[in-house]
Amino acid sequence: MGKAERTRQYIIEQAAPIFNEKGIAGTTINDIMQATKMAKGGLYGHFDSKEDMSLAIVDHLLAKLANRVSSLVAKEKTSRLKLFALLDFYKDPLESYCQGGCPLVNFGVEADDTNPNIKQKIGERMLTTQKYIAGIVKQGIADNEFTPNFDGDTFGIKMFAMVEGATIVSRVIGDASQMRTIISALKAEINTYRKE
Amino acid sequence: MGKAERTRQYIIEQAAPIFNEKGIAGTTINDIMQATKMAKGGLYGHFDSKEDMSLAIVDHLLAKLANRVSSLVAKEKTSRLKLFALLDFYKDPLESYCQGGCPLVNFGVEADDTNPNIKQKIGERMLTTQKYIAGIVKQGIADNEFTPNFDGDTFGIKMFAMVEGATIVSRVIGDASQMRTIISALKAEINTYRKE
DNA sequence: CACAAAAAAGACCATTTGGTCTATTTTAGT
DNA sequence: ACTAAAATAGACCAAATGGTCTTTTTTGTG
Repeated sequence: MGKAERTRQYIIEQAAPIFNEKGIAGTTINDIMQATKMAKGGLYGHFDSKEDMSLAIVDHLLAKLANRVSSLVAKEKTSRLKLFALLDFYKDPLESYCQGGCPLVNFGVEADDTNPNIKQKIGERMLTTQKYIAGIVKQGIADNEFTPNFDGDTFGIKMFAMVEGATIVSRVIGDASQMRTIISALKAEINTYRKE
Repeated sequence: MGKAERTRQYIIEQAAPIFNEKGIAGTTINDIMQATKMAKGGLYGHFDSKEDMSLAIVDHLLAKLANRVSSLVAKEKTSRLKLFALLDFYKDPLESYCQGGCPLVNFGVEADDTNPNIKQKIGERMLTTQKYIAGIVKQGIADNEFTPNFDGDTFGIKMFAMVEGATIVSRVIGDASQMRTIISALKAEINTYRKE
């Protein structure tokens, strides 16, 4: 990794929490200059525009999210525990893996009326996340861990919506207790389909 | 209502969908000038600042939402049907009562890291909405319509999170079908607690 | 209808915005 | 260590931003 690539990565890492917190429209190049302690020329050597930069940051945050989740899930042996691990990952929305909360929510909400590019990216990731959950459920059924009436696709949609909804509520009211309620409810529902 | 008040209301009505779509940071005074066909001086005669204006617009949208919901719910006789009416209100997130989707989500997500004033407003409204749902459930139990094991508080939290989460997903992927799935699931859950 | 008060227009302003360009510094291969 | 190439700084720019102020227009009431 040459210097350029390294610096680019450094900028992305410093800028990501800012974009995630203040949004794309709410973030200025000046903010990024401060955060990176770099001058404008330095920044624009690595990105064509603010737009280009925000794109890179969305990609980075989505990749980071996917890595965290999949490594956490991979640690678990059973489908049930994989789902539990996934849920626990979201346990504290006020102290998530990136300042500002879930980027799927943040960029999804901002982009849906303003940035088709990012909107598409986020949309695709939402769908794959739901399918990922559904896949775990289906694997669980195949492994005789869950009863076959556990509808993975529906559960993926439900679980994702609940967790993202609870993320917003928890962050806005500044209290993670609702998220805990939601996670408990989802775990209870999962246990419902547990075999033997 | 004098001319001033009328004009102020007119501005709010024209500006609301723009703020709701583009966010506060993403909306410029110029946008509002275009939408209202008014000059800057005209606008600033009714609002001290853009901040002041956005505050008024949040209030307006929250009031509008509350009115719609409560009038819709009031039409129904039973608690079960009240809950169904509330759910149906959210049926199509792509064509909601205000362009840009649910303002609780939009302003909640934007404000949570940037605007304590609005954050607080939205947070309070989220809580009262959940309590509102819980109240309907409790009334249903009191009326012998639901079994007493229907936990209204938990359901209020769940239903709100699911609907808001599904709102985001549906808008980002540009398809209301997930919202329909969520609403069906919630209606099924409600029916679970139905008596006789 | 007159006319004072209220409302609106739009020129004006300082600041900030995203972005460019050249001069300078740093890097890395020989 | 030398040097060509790559990376960075920061002055500079035009456009856009939120906001003000005076002039003009509109309003509504005696």
